[in-house]
Amino acid sequence: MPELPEVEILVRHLAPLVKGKTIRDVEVRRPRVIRPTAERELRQTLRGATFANLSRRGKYLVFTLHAPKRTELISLIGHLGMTGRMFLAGKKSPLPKHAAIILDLGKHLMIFEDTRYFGRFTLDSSGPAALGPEPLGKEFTPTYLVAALKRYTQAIKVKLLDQTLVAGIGNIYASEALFRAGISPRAKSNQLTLPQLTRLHRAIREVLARAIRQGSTVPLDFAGDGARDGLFYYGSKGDANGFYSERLLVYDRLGQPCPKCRTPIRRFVQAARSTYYCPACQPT
DNA sequence: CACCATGTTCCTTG
DNA sequence: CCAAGGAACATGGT
Repeated sequence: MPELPEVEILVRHLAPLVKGKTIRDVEVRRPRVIRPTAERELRQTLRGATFANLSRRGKYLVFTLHAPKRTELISLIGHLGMTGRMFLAGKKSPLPKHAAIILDLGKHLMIFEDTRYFGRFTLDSSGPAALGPEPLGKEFTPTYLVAALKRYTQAIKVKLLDQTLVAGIGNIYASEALFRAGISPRAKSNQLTLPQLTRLHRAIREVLARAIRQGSTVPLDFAGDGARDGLFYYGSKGDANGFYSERLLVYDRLGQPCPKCRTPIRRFVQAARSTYYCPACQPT
């Protein structure tokens, strides 16, 4: 469930549920997701620690905790990969098949499940440290975009997925932002004009902010039985009613009419990822 | 069986 | 140094 808006919604829901809670025990079912932290170290560090805060940086979740006998706060870094979820569950509810990490919080369990195990749950904070500016933050300006893209001939769609350029844009919102800005995904980064980059800057912020706003209206139930964080992310079950995909204008809409001009939406592959666009509204 | 999938990272080739 | 393409990771859906 992974781009910036989905992570932001998860953080908002999870933060009040974990703050002040103390980790009694840690079960590592999939050691690969904690890499490069060792299992022993994770358990020793987290046992007895209390959640102080939870925030987001790009697509990463950043938990901070107080540990007994330590002055500095500990940072615990989460990343959902392609299929990760985090939620609280009662101790009696059955564990999901792909539970990777289970934290015993006393009354509840906090579960990190991840079908494909591409996600992370680690003490290593080098991931978020390497990120570019937050797209919804003050540092992300049209001027920044101009300077950051100047040196690259790479296609803009590919460059938007570069987390060191801007943090948090993924494959879905990259296509959506370019459509809204009326820019071809094939356009070379260093050939975009100032008006184009101004539009792209605004489109990125709008697309992400709208998604967060709309995601905020979805009721999530983290602690109920059989609870999931469902309903919001692309392809989730609650999406049967089209809640999520309805507001995506081009992504996964191959052959469907463009919402602006009715030209059929096209798909092609860039950097091994699908790109969707309207050939009329986003001319090369 | 085939192809696709919200992400990241590594490797090769130019 | 950079760009582009591919594969890998691992599992499931259609």
